[in-house]
Amino acid sequence: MVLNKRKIKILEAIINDYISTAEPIGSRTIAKKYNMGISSATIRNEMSDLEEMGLIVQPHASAGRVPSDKGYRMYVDNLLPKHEITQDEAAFLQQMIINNINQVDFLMKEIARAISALTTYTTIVSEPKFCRTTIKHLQLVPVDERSVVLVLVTDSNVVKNHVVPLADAPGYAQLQQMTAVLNEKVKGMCSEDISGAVLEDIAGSVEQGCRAAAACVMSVITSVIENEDGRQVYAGGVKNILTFPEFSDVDKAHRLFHALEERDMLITLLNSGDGSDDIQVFIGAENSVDEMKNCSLVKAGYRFGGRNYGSIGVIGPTRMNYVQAMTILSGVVKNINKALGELSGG
Amino acid sequence: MVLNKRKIKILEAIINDYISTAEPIGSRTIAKKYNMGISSATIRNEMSDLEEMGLIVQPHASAGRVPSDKGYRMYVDNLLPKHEITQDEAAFLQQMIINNINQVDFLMKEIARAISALTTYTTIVSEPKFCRTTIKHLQLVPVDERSVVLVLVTDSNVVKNHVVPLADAPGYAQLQQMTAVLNEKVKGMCSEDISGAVLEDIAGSVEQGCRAAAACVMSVITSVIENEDGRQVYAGGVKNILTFPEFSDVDKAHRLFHALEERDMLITLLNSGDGSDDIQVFIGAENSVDEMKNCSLVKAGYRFGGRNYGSIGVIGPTRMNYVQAMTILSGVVKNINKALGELSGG
DNA sequence: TGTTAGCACTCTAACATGGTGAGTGCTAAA
DNA sequence: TTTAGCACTCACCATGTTAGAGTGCTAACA
Repeated sequence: MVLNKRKIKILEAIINDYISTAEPIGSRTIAKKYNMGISSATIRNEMSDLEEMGLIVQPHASAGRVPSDKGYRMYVDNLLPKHEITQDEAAFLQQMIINNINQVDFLMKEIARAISALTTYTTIVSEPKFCRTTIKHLQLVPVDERSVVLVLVTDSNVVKNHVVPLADAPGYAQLQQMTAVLNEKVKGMCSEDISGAVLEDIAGSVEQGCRAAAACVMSVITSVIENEDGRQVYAGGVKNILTFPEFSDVDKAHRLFHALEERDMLITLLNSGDGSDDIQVFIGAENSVDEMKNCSLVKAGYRFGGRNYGSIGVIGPTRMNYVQAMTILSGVVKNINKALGELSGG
Repeated sequence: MVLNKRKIKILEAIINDYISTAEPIGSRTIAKKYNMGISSATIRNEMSDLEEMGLIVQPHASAGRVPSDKGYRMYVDNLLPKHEITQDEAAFLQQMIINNINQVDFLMKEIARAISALTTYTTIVSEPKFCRTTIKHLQLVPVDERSVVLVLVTDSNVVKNHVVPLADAPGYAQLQQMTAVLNEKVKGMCSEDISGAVLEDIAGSVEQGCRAAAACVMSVITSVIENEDGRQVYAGGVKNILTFPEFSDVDKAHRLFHALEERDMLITLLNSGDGSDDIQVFIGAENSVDEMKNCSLVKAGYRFGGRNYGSIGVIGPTRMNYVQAMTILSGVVKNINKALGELSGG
């Protein structure tokens, strides 16, 4: 069976209507609302074909039709109207990014919040990966005799605090010296660069009395930049879920809330797809995560120095407004890439 | 009318039953379940009295009785069984506090999470007040030419990062010198101590070329420690709300969620009462905040150096398990006060 | 005087019933 | 190929009915 122009028009009508009303839509309603010059009976025949093709489904015998995952897939792949982000939105996003490009970890939280506010969906973001970044500066700040705050600033302007308990109790002058040595030895390095030789070099360069302390600090540094455990993942606008009739059952909402608090789940979602900065869409059951099978994910990676660095995803019900989500997300990613590009270029 | 022993026993039965079942309870059920040697008819008479006294109410004519705010108030003030925190819980909380006493800001988040997990309610906490704390150490860490991270460590071990945009572009050596000057001049000071004279003193002590930068940093420092805007308030276990039948209506849940994201609302709640480290309970309509009139708040302040420093509150439906919430909260506050006491003493 | 059994009454929740409207599929005619 | 017409299905709503839980009142009892 071939998907001719008329079938497409009807499919679009069904999807657009369902996106805004969340109610199944019938042939008569289409005939009245979108006057496309054919009767409801003809539409009925076409709809029967669309159902046979798996693009729409009927919740029950005498109800209207609802788009299926496959229908949304067709819509997203082929029927998406091009839509530009509004001037206001663009200006707002750009300003936010420029204002906060010197604190990228904070910026990512703001972005999650802003996208959620603009779309009324939930937004998840991951901080830039540590394993591909280099250390721009580090500093030890005393807290008490036996612990310091390690402050790390990366080339992508992510600032990280870690309180490090020390094996011995170096004085302030010794901390200063350690900071100087560590800065000199580790600056500009990324995780792969920090080898056993580097560690020995550092041990040899700090004062005798605080080698144990330096070892403590170095072990935290390596653990932070080697594995991604230190990388934060944020979810913004989680409560928006409660506004969708899909989640009027508190139990369903609770399950999704629970899932959105699981870091591993968010990481899985943000790692799905090819990680490019193209917009990718995962519809309903296409998502690897169980709790998400009634939701869709619109995601894109952002880049720094030519490599994928982190991801942003918008989560909504499968009947979400894909055009809006994709438009805003693409605007955000474009701006971030530009701002981060200037950072690595300059 | 006098609240004799038998009335009290019946009131307790009603409250305890309602706390665990959330269903109105009738005279026959009480007679059967709690065999107190009197018939349902007698209980009926007593319940009629209790209603007249305003301690219980009937949702509708042929339903059982439900405790009123006044009933809970009576229960909380006079009838509360003494209950000790379990050994396991005590050990767990104590360990968590000891482990994180060198990063009190992080600790407060952990506490919110832990209390929510133990009680299944929502927990809100406020970080220690800045205006009563002194600066133990500060450090400037370069981010790019025109911005630095200001790291503040207070005597109560709260670590704060603030990115400060600078009016000029000091070099690394100049930043070091500024850090040294600022540390020397501001260490041990609290907000009231930082006067115009101190600021002038600092301006005179830093190198000519970075006076503007120093002014930028000082303005951030004073704004952070003077007003409480810098103080964080966290809510943990917000999603627990969805487990209570009181919030099976998504709309109600959504409104409360919304309120719990409003910083001002949380501050208002945490500032209610006398701010002592005694446990205080606000039941239903006793709360100043509208969205909380179906909820109760169990709160206590924690102390440092003999002064009130911040607060912790547990939020649940009015039929919450007050004994459990009060027991756990009092255990937490006791431990925090002890740990912070050692901090200020040592 | 306090307690209890008994009874009439009230109200909700649950279930059954029937009508309405939205929707479908099928068929025959244009 | 399109359309009008028709029979049919099903959710939804209003209505009616019943069962059950609960109450208040009264009269009898200890």
